[in-house]
Amino acid sequence: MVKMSDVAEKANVSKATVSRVLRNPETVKKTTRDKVLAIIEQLNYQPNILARHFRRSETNTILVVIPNILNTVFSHILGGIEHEAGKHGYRVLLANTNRQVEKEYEFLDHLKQRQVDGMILLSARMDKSVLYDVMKQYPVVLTADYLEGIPIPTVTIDNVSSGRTATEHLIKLGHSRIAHITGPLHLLVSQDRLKGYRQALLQNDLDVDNILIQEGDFTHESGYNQMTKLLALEHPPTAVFSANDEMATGIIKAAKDHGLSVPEDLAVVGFDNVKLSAIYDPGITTIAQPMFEMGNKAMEILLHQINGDDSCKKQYVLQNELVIRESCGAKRKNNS
Amino acid sequence: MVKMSDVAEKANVSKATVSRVLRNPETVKKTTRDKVLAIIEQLNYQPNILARHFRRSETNTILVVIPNILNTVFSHILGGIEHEAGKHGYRVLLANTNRQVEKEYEFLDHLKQRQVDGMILLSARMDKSVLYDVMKQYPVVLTADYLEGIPIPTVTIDNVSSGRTATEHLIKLGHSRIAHITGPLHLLVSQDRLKGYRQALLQNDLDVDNILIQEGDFTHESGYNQMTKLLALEHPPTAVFSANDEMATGIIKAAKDHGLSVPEDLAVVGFDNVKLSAIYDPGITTIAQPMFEMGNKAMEILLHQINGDDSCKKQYVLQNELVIRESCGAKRKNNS
DNA sequence: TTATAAAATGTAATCGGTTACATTTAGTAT
DNA sequence: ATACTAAATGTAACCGATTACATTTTATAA
Repeated sequence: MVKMSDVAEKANVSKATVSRVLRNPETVKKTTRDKVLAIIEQLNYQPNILARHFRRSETNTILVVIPNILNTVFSHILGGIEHEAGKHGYRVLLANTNRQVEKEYEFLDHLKQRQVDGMILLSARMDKSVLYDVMKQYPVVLTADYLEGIPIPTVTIDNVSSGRTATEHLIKLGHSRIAHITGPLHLLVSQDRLKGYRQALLQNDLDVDNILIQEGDFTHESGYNQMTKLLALEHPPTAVFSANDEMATGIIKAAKDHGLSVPEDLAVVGFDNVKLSAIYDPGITTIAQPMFEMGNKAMEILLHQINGDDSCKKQYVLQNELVIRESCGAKRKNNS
Repeated sequence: MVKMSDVAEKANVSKATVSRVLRNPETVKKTTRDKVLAIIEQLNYQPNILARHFRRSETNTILVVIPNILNTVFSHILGGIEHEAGKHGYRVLLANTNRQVEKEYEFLDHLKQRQVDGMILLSARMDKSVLYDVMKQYPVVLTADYLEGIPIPTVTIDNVSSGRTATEHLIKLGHSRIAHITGPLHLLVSQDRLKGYRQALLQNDLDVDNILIQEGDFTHESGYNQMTKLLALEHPPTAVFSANDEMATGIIKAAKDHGLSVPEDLAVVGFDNVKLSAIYDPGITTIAQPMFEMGNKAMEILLHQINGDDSCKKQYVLQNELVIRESCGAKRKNNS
């Protein structure tokens, strides 16, 4: 393997000059620079990146902690991170936690051992004080998830207002008995969507009937099961706001199996705007999270931190959007 | 940052001994080992992994080249890789090509610069001779995709027989006019599924009508469009074999929009068994690829190669399975 | 107890770029 | 032409763990 000293020797310059040609070309006179570059070309010299990483103690690699790669919301965000990282010559290391907190702690070691230059969390279940200590010392950004009470840089949407928007949309369509199937309620995201749902009802002088609020776990199956429960009620809802799209498909399935049709007998609004919501029949009205942009922004902020600019350590709230499809009935042809 | 020499000094031993305690504990006497471990604990010493990587020129990291993270088939495989890698203390670097060949070439440099110990390709568009040269020198495994004519270690399913199975299933259900919407035909995977479709028809004395074979690109939209074309035929098909599940949803949508119901008027079989096929209404009968296992196996083989065992450099064919749901009509209650 | 082999530990070179600092060369003004 | 500054290049220390080889300690046998 040809090394820097080989190039230096052949070019009649010192290793230092070769190094400069590669890292600070502008500090080397054009003639020598060209000479060195020619030799590099000729010998097909590839710098040993490991040596560089070691010496500079930086890796040009960042770590993304993902609770579940199979969830397309996360893979979209990952796509955004990847895109932005690639533009700046950074690599992305993947860390799948499968929702286990211990894994999160484990991956922290990568940061502490300087194996990566920074970390983007797509889930923060670890102890707040631990996370706080980490973020004081290392570049960290949180996205998709968020935490209260600690000033960690975060990129999200406003889930409360999104939940309100979704619910208000159903109210405007004339519904007054609106159910909500939530995500896992230990997640702030789920709590906030629920909060938005409540606000919308109250602001429109509608009762909040707790029986209409059921906790799901973001899976199709939980949507199906909880909806089945709701349909067995004496006064079943005429509309449902689902905390994500996959559960919405379960809800629709349950309604159909119960002999109801969507949106005629039951209006449904989902959340996330993953491809599934566009593909499903009926198309699912949903709140679009700018997933790719979230990833992009998170990476952008992380890069700033890595480069020593801490002015970006803030909370960023991106815009969400209501995407109207068939499942809510707004597009129904023979409808007022 | 406390380093190995600090530990050595405090423990009254040499750096070498500390190093051995960490890497070859059995070569150190129990008493000294315990003493050193205690100091390590006490000083909270974390070895500098970058120095180790540099010195040993190995990284415990592998690279996964993915054409598209958003495709759940790939993320399932990635999940399998991640799982197996984690078990052996390896990290997974992600490389998203977005189907650009240039990107594949670019990521090869990671291997050549020894930034990773090996590479798993989920797509091989690059020049065969280049790939061949690479695989002779470095640990490489191909999965999800495959190539003819070069002996690169590969993990796949038999797409020809899978295509045949899917088609035969429709034939057994009494269909004789069966269409096939293929994947992009520059992919061997798509060609093979088509081959299987042809074989099934021929072996059952049915004509292969080329008008019933339409090329899609694995998206819902292409399924929809191609099916719409097929339905406009004078003799439209009564069944369709789709080269993946997402296109199957487009096919079903097109049929519905055309006033047909699935499976009564049109039977559909998909491919992949991604969650979508289970969630969709109707549930899609499909060929299950053991995606997670493919990833697992690919990683396993790669690890063997990394450890210098080249006996595993073979082609591995995993079992696929027909998963019967509603879309093919086999489960139809009032059916013969 | 002494000789000898085996086990444990130490010494010091090494991996290959990077960079602070020293030195040389080129450029500019007087 | 001289003095002085800026640009270009060289020298050598350095990052921190690993490991071949040398040396010391311990165990075993005679």
